[in-house]
Order: sequence, then structure tokens, then C-alpha cells
Amino acid sequence: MTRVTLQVIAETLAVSTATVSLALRDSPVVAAETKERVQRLAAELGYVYNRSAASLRTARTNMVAVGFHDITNPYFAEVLAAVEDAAMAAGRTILLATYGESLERQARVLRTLREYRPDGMILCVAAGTQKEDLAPLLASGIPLTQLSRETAGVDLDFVGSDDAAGVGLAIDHLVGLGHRRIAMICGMDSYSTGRARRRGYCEGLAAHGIPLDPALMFPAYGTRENGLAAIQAALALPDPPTAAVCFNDLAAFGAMNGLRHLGREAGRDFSIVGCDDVAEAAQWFPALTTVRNRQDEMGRLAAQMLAARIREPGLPTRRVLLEPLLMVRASTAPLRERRVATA
Amino acid sequence: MTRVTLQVIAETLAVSTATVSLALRDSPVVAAETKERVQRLAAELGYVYNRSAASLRTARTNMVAVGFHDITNPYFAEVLAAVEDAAMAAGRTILLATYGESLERQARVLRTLREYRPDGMILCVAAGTQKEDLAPLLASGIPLTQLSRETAGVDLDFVGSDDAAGVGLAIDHLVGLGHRRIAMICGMDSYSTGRARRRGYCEGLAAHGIPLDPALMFPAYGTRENGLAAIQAALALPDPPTAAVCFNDLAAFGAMNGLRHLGREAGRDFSIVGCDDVAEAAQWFPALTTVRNRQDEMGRLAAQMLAARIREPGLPTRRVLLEPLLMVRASTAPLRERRVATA
DNA sequence: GTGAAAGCGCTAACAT
DNA sequence: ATGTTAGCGCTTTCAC
Repeated sequence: MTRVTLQVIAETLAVSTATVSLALRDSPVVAAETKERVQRLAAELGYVYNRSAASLRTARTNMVAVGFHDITNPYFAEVLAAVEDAAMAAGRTILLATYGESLERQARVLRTLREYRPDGMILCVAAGTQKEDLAPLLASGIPLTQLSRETAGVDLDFVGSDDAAGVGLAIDHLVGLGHRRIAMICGMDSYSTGRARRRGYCEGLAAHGIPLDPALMFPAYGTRENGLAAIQAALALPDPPTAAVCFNDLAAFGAMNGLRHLGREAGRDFSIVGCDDVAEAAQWFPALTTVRNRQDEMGRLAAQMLAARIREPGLPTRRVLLEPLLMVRASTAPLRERRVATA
Repeated sequence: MTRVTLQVIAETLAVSTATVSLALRDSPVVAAETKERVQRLAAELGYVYNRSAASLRTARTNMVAVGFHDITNPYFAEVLAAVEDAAMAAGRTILLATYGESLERQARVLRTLREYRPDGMILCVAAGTQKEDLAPLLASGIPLTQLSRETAGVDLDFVGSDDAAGVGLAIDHLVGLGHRRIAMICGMDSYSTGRARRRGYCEGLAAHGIPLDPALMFPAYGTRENGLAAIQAALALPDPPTAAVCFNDLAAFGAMNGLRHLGREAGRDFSIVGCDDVAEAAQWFPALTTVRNRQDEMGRLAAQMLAARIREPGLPTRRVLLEPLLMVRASTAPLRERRVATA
């Protein structure tokens, strides 16, 4: 069984491969009757277009490479789904790779992705990524848009959310409820969202005249486990907080859980605000008050911005910050003085 | 700025492209000194291997196409992460596409994926997929392994979990706690996991001599929303259940939530068992008793089975069912007669 | 409206 | 140890 290529269709039909190629792409220049015959035979023989071959010729692959640090975090899974959807709608397929927070693995992965010659890339970089880490990519001039996390000093399209503003919303809400000792749980300085959210925290407190207490900040990656550990540490403090804003929902879930281990409950005798608004946030008990970061829109926008740049590489660079939205639910409550309940 | 290919390296160094090609792949046949020079110049010029070109020649792409119905469900996101990890470790990159439960979109997607000439495919098919839907793939002979959901009547590698056994474990557990009116929440007959889990439900009840009550089955896709709706319907029954096993964790979360809307609580006055054991299951309140389906192993195994078949296409077909494991946590409790509490 | 021919960048025989 | 040559399957001028 010989593999079926344009060649064999051309020969069987006694036309040229050029004609077959045109016919299969439904070119108006080919006679309707010829098109018809070609297309029928192609279907009959089970012809499958070979994109590698076409790419070699056209220098277009219709692939978008997506490099994410983590797709196990529901937030990024949701963003990825949106990217995939938008890309597919535009006729492009996703080439996917992940690297955790490893710069070394990220470097390897980015190189490999590049070898496939995607038409563009969408990246959410690993923590600690510097301008230099992206140098090969930058030099290659491949259309590139950064998503969620941005790298300092590079002139690239970027779509993320206004993280500082988002945390600001959370602080305003908590202060409005009477809280003044507010912890910041998780987030790190090694990636932009961590920095921005910390900034939002600091500025938010300042705006309300609340002095910053470094003891109330618990830097760590935003995971369930770290959220749990942080809340425990926070409540062990001599002068513990009465509320916390968390770097992301995962950390918030962990924190709410940790609270429970200590016989406390978010929304009753402690207040927790998350960040992201993943699908399960609304379903938790108590339902999580959190900052919505619009993963659908972020993914879709990233795909569209990339598409625009592929179409027109000379475009000025865009940096879009999605407006966050506070979703007030049940994990926050007015401050009430805790009665001393030491058994 | 002319693009750098083997050709230009060859010319600058006054050697042949064959030598350059060999040298870059670190072939032992090339003189060490030559290799050295070639590799240095390549690095200097920022040469990037062109896999499209290589693929055309070698008929290998080192891509694995992954077609999933949904990556927004944390279960599949976790499986995907495991697949990606294993594939990357074996030097392959993931080409990703999703299609929800749409057969029409699935058909398009599968065709597109095939055009990229991946070395193999890993598929979790859309609900309702029949043998005929996979016919083009089957005919093409591309290495293919099915994951989680299997299609009746096709002779393909498959890795999933022993879903019937898993639900059996859940039923045993609930019956052991004294429950006899046990609902089955979500799951549909249009995909194999739905069928298998329903079978596990029926057989589990039968094994304990409990008659099957069709009114206690609530077929639907396994989503949070459907789980919530189902539990409400279940509790509105004249003779309501005292426990439920859910098609998956998402449905279980929805059900626990629905319970709460009705003033009830899983693990106290109702028992809920999930299926999958996604990351948040252990963190829920109450922590979800659920059947662990080992997404890590499933993803890894799928990648490995596919790799084996790529290496040796003649291999006999394998069908592996992972042994499920019941994780007993806090959402289940001994049956106690409800005091009539109608206000 | 269709065909001939060249070439995208690489690898694999085969020759030297 | 290195070079020559052909060709993977497609698209694109350019002729006719």
C-alpha cells in the first residue's frame, strides 16, 4: 500500500500536482469539473494533507506553541482551554509544553518548541525568568505574547490582569469590614504577579493608613499546601491577623482548610479573600470571596493578540491589563472582637 | 539577514551539509575537531534545527497528538500534565486539541491533528463516539492509544481504570455504613466510563441484595451543576436516598453543595462518595470520600504504551485497567435514622 | 485552465 | 572521515 500524495492523485487523473494542489484548496482558478474529480478521488483514496511538507514550502505551520509553567493549577488549565479554543477557531493547533518553575527546563522546552517552527508562541514564564532567558526567542523575532506573568525589560505583547488593583479591591473590602490586621498569604517576588499582588497589598494598606507589618507576609508559591502552612504560621503569631488576602485561590483553599484544623472558620471568625476565581471558588464552603481574573478573556485575548502580530509583525507592542472584579461571597465577614476562648 | 540553515553552515566551513547534519547530531562518525567547529559556528549563528524539514525526510515528527474532550475538568488536566511530562521525557512534544462532547468537532479536530503527522495519538473520545467515527484513524494505521474512555469494538491500546470495580468499592463502603437507599448521581451511557460506573452501581447493589430503583439514578454529564441539580431532585423524592455515589468528583462537589442549600451536610446526615480523587477532593469540607483513579499513572502509562507501539507497531494490543482505590474521608458516615425535623 | 520546474531544509544512501 | 546526490510532499512562479 503506497502512501497517497498529491503525486499519485495527479498521476491517476493525468493532471499535474499543481492542479491537484490548487483543486484541493478549492482554488477558483481550477475548472469546477476538475476540482470535483480531484476532490472525489482524494476522498476515495483517503488522502491526508501533509502539513510538514506544506510548512517547509510556505514557512507557516499554523501551530501556536504554548509554554506554561503549570497546567495542573485550574486557573491555568482554564486559560489554556480558552487559548486552545480561540486558536482552533483561527485554524491553528496548539503545541504544548510545561516546565514548572525550572528555568533550566524552560530553556530546553522553549528551544524544542522553536524547532517546530510555530507561527507564534504564548508564554507564561517560570519564576525567576529574566530578560536574558528569553534572548534567543527575542533575537529570532518569532511572534510572542506573554500571558499572566511578564518579564521585566522586554518589549513584547502582554496580557494579564491588573493584579495590584485586584488585591487593592480585596484590601478595601476587608478594611470596609473592619479588619486592620490583614495577612498576605503566598506569592513571591520572583514573578510579576507575585510582585504586583504584593504591591497591591502594600499600597492598599497604605491607602487606609494601616502600617505594613512584615511579619504578616508569608511569601511562598501559591499552592494549597503553602496556603495551609501560612495560615497556621499566621495564627501562631503573638498578635495574629483577623483576615488574609491570598495570592491565588489555591492558597486560599489551603488557608481555609488550615483555619478549620484550628477550629476556626472563614467567614465566621476569620476572613479570607482569594485571587483568580477558579470554577470551584464559588462552590466552596464557605464560598470564596475572590478577585476574578477572567481566564476566558485572558486566553482568548492572548490568542488574538498573537494572531494580529503574526499577521502584521511590525505592529506596536501592546500591553493589556484586564480589569479585575471582586466577587464578594461568604469567606469574608465583618470583624468582631474574638472573645478570649482559651479553654 | 539570511536565515541560517545547514547549507550556510556548510558553506562557511567549506564542508558538506551531510557532515554538518551529522556533526550537529553528534555522530561518532564525524571527526571530533570537525564536530567542534560545526557546533560552535551553529551556536554562534543561532542556528535552529528545522523539524518540519527533518520530518519530511524521516517521516517522524516526534509529536504526540493529544485529543481530549475537556481539559477544564481537573481530572483531565492532571492526566494531561502526566502525559506531557512522560512524552517530553521521551523527547516528544504534545500537539493538543479538544472538542467537548461534540462528535462533529471531534471529527474535524482528529483530521487536523492527523495532518500534522504526529508519530502517535492519545485520545479520550467525546461521548457517543462509535467505531465508525474512528474509522479514518484506524485505517491510517497511526499508533493510537485510548485513554479513560474506550470505544466499543475497536482493537486499540487502552488505559483506563476499572470503573465498575471502583464504584463497587464505593457501594461496599456505603452499605457497610448501613445505607441501602443509595443514589447514582451523573454519568451517562454514551461513554464507557459512564456505562462501567453504572454497571458497578447495579452490580454493587445486587451483591448486597439491594433491589435497583431506577428513580435513584440521575444520568447527566459529570459537572458541578449537574451534581447539584441531581441531589436536589434526589432529595425531593418521596422516599429519598440516604447516600449517593457520584460519577466523578465534580458531580460530588456539586452534590455536597446542593445538600447544603437544603440544610444538610455530607458526612453528617447524608453520605457522598466521589470518583477520581482530584487534588481538591482531600481539601474539601468535608473532605471527600472518593475513588482514586490515579491520573498520574494513567497519563504516564498512556504515553509509554504509545511509545512502545510507535517503536513496534506489530505489538499485540494492550488493554490495561488501573486498580482503583477507595479513599475514605469525611463525606461519608454511618446511617442514622433522621429524626423527623419538619419545623 | 493547466503544466513544468524549482526549491523549502533536511537525511540517507552511496561513493570516495 | 567527508562529499555527492537524490528526494521527502508540497507550493509557487512562470509558461503555454
